Amino acid sequence: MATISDVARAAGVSNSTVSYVLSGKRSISAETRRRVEAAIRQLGYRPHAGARSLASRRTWTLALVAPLRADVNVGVIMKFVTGVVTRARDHEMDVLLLTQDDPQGVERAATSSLVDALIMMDIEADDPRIPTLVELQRPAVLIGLPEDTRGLSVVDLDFEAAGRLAVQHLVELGHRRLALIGPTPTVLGRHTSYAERLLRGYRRSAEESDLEPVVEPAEASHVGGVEALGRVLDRMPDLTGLVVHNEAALPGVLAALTAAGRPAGRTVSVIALCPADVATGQQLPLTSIDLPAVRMGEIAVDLAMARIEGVEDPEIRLLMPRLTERESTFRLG
Amino acid sequence: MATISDVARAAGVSNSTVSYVLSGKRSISAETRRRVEAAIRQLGYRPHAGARSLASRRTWTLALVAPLRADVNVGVIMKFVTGVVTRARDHEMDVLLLTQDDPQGVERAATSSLVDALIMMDIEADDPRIPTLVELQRPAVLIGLPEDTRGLSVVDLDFEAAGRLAVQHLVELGHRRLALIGPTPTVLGRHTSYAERLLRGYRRSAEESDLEPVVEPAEASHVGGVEALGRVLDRMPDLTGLVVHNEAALPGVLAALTAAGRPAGRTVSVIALCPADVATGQQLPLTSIDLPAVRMGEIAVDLAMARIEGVEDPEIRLLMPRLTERESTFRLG
DNA sequence: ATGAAAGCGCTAACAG
DNA sequence: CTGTTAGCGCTTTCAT
Repeated sequence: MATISDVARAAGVSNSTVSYVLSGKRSISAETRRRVEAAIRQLGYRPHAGARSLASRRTWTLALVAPLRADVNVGVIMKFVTGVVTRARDHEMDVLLLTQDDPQGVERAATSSLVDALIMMDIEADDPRIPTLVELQRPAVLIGLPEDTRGLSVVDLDFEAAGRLAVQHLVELGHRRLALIGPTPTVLGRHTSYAERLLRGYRRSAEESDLEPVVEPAEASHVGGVEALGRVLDRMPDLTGLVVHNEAALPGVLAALTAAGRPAGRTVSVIALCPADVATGQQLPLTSIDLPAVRMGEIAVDLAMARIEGVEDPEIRLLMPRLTERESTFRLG
Repeated sequence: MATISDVARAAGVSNSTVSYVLSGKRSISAETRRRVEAAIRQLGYRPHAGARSLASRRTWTLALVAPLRADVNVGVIMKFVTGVVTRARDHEMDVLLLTQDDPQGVERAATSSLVDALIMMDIEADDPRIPTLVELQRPAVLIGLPEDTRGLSVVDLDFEAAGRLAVQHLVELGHRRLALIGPTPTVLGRHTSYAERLLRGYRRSAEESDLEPVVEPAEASHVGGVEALGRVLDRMPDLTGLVVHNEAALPGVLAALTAAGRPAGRTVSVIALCPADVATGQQLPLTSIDLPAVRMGEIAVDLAMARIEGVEDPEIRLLMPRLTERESTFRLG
């Protein structure tokens, strides 16, 4: 491996000059730059990451704390991760992957100068990891809004607004017998932030319109969807409007609707809360509120970079939910 | 952040002594060790990762090259990743996440001393990334067996044997009208290694038993499964044995079988090739050949560590497929 | 516009 | 069993 000294020698300049053409932190004559760049190319020189981080106190890597358990929505997680990794590369950063069930991992990564900032996903309303995160004194970004952000940056969909939006849209279409099929009991039991906020928005909006707020969790599977719809129809046989926030159960819900002789888009209006490609990938293209997971991952990185570069204050970014009408909703009567 | 010198001073020893109690590379008196460890704890000392890697030429991190596209089986990918990350932690290694669509990424990580070894997933039969990988002169492990391993370590399920095993098992149960519902056309079109080997094993074994080797790809969705089964029944209306290697299409296939009046386990024997929890999580617990994804991720790390420590030669580890009988298969006649 | 040189924090000879 | 010290390869003052 060539070092910076090798390059300097080959180009007939000093080490610092090489360093500066690389960083652009001081002006370099065209001729010198040309020679240095040629030497770099010719020697295949790459700065040694460790040496760089030692001298500059920047690691150029981001830690991503991801839930790799099976009970979360794997597809959505993957989209977050995709957004984070690709946007990190735009900033010339790399991504270190930490898992949630390695609680010391976060501390280790931060205090051993492995990373410049941390991004944490799957945040619970009262997440026990947040105090630890705050103590680390490193830039940190949450994907998911906790009750108390403790001065950390946050990006999330405004799930409460999403719950309201879904109800309002169904009400405007003339529906008054509504239900919500939501995340798994486990997710709810963990007080996962997004789930609680969605439900809150949904319930409040329903109550404001004098509607009975029926909510059923569903296991994250086809069968889970079938069973949840069964329970919903038991409680509310005259159902005409349905909100579903559970990717894995979605196909089951739709199949069960059809099986019950009440196909989506004909006798029941269905609004899904999920990534757009999931909504369009069902048998029937679904009216949906988009969960822009890739975009959220990207924003998380941007927020982290702003904190690293020290210019910006911590920031809470709640994305406005957007509803796209497709074929699963209709005007009643 | 406390440095090693701070610890040394606090414990009244030299820097090297601190370093050696940490690495265990030379013997330390009980008393000294106690004092050093106390100082470390008290100061909350963590070695600076960059300084360490600069001095020791070891980064204690592994690069994981993962496909983050949507068209791969997200669930299985996640299991590989889980296995890799958790096993890496057992070796006190961290994991740097690279994506496949960042082709320079691999080279960058390797040549800038970011990582000690690389693990690459989703290998194609004639994968264009392999020559590049070989040139890097760094330990590398493939999850997936290419045609030419070029001296790299490999872990994979023996998919060819899995194809044979499935056919043999069905034949032993008295089935002679068999079909295979496989991965998506895209995956097949990319000449993904595992897909081709599974098909080869399946076809050869079928031919040896004088059976017509019917193979249908399926899109990775419920509908994809329904449609694929439709095509299979068109070609082979008297089907009694079915092998399915497509997690996402599995529920659709099962539903369509029931809809066609030929429920799995009653008139058609179904063998799934998938992680065990997927097989047991269907309506009917499926007889399956396990895809031990977490385990494969773990083995990949072990192979990488063996190469890093320089003791072992590159190694190809093909896992023997194991079939578990559950309720979707039965003896014919 | 460029160079010299002092670290950054750690490891691993070498010396005892 | 422990200490001294020379780097590892880079960034960044301080000089010029």
